[in-house]
Amino acid sequence: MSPARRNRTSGGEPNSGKAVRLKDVAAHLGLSPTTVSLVMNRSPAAKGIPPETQDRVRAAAAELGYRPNFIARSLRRQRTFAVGVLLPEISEGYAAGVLGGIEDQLLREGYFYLVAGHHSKPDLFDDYLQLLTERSVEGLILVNSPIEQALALPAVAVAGHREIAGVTNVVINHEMAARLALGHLAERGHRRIAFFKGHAHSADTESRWQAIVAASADLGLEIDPRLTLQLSGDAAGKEFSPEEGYREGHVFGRKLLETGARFTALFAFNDVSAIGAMRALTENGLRVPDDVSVVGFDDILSAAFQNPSLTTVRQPLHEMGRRAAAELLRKLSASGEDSPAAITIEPTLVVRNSTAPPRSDA
Amino acid sequence: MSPARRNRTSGGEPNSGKAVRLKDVAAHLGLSPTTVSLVMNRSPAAKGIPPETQDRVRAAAAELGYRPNFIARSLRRQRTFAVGVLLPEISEGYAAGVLGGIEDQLLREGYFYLVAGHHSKPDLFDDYLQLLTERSVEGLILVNSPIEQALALPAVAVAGHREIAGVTNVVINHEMAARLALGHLAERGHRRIAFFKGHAHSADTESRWQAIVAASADLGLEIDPRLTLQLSGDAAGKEFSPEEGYREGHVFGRKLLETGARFTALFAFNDVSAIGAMRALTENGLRVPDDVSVVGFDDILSAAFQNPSLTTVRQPLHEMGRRAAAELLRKLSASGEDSPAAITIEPTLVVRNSTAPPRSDA
DNA sequence: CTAGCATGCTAAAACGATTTAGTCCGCCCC
DNA sequence: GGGGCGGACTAAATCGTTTTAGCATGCTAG
Repeated sequence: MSPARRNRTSGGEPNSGKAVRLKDVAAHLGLSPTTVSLVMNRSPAAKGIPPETQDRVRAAAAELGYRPNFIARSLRRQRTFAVGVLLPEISEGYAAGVLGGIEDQLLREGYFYLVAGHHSKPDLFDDYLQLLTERSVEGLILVNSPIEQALALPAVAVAGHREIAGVTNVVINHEMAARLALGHLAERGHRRIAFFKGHAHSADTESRWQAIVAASADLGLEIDPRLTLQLSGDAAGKEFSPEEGYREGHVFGRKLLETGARFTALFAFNDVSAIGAMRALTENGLRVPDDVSVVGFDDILSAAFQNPSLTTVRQPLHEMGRRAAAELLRKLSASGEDSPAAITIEPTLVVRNSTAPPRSDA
Repeated sequence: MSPARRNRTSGGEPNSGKAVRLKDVAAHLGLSPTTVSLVMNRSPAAKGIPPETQDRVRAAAAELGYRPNFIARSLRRQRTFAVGVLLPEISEGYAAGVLGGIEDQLLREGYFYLVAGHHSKPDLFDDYLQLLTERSVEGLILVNSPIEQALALPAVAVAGHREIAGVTNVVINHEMAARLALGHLAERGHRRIAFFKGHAHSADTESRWQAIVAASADLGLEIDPRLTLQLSGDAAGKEFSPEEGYREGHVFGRKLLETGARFTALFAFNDVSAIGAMRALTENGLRVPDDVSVVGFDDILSAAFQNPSLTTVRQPLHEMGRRAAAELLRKLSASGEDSPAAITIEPTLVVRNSTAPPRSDA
């Protein structure tokens, strides 16, 4: 039908109208494909080929516009230079941020990646894992994705749930995060601090809470159980909806007031719940930061746009993705048998306008 | 070295420890690879093979855990079932939203995609285009990416700049957007409306502005040039930084006040500039929406979290991505010679708390 | 009795590279 | 004069499929 369909080549015919193959370059030069391949790949075996010939080959390749076919090369070399990325949902801020870092690193190193969003459904996760494997990805990066069994491929997890043999976890330094946030508040004179704990099934909840307990002890702060609310979330998967996080923060902000217990600051589990709580507080006549200081976690984009803008612990998502990708590539290269079980990333505190010293009469 | 390296197979040897190949299944059954392939692919040519044999083949494949090698298949069939996506920066909200829709559609149809972020640098764009082509993607989706020349592959653009032969553009219905926003304001009694125009080099600026002019005429609204500010942005590439958009909105909000011209509403070019402007207005003693109503564009996540929450024209990013992907797949399938030059997507108005009737004395 | 035709398969050639194991030629040197 | 060697290449196998073009075999019909 179409002109491109009209190629009845067999052996090494001219093959016009289609992409130039190695064979075409070879024929053009009156050389064998082997020679051309050797030269183009700067193979060590090409040392026997005189420089003039090498130049001729490269000139011809350039002239004809030869581009090696990656698929054929992959088949032969058993390398695809591609990795798979599994995440709950690509358009969600956390994953998108991490993915940005992953991409930077991978493209820089000549790799591409295939992404699949499993929407926190275990069977979708399994399906995509299967599909990625069939596509011969060389390794996996799991973002915010729980895994149960060991994987057949080298893998790195970002915000992974549990420890799995052979999977390196990229995690935020929760101790540092807690010290930063609580230190900031304590420095300004806050003693009665309320907390939102994360959802029970979220990866970071437990370690973050332990870090908070430890940091509080260090700073001589007491944790009042009445001021400690555990975000409930809904069924799995819903935890990633910002709207819901916001609503929850709103509800829990109100709950905090209803306890009647006094507090001058709130350290929320994440920015969206912090934002919801800020709204609840102001709606109830409290001013942020004059009456209550609020610290979030993540530094999502809207944190800076709040009124007041939100002081928060920033997770360097891009950096986390970058490190995850770098570590995976290290695992893929021959050298790395000795892969660490965890890579710790340091958070930073972004001080904005939602925190201030407590009023002297508070 | 490693046990996996120890496969000196030639012909059809057992091949233990490695992935099961078609050949292995065939050998296991005492049949030829041809037969197994025909059966596994439910090829029409398999009608000559009796059902019992077919069952035997499928049973053996299942038992041995046979998974076809996608690379080999791609090479032979000259199909990769992969498309390339080019965008400025993956972690940015607009692109991430669109990408979510692209993914949904592609994975549903058995495709994967390779993404590359060119950071608005033309040479990076060209490089990645080249790399994607080498990887034999079957088509391209361009998100917010200017193209100059025609492309060698079937392509669909989302928020594409100009019209290129053969490239279908997925665009928002700007007329509808203008009618929704201005109608909403006019209905509530606003007559003096200020505007932020987009950056000169942004794709949507011109068509959106024309739509605004048309809708204003229809509604009997006059456009005051003093109240029409063109966002300047910086060099190419910077237009995508939300921080800058915000800062610009902030500056321009103040400028608007300095003109001395009276206005009761502002229709911003996007949400971030609307948010910046809201901040500037409140800082100058004006209340939103009591003194000035503000309408944004995009409905980014933080729009809902503002105080007051932002009324805005929502671009259904997910839907736009989905449609783009669907159209590309249609182009790829034999049927579609008749591809439209544009696909128009309908925006919706999300009414929140940044708009209200003007004060009667305004 | 045999041409013809299903039926149930298979051999072998692609796809476009990489890589192992040579080949051929000329020259040197004893 | 011939063994050895280095230089410049190349033939052919291979990666794991798909697909075209047949090949036996047995039955039926004329």
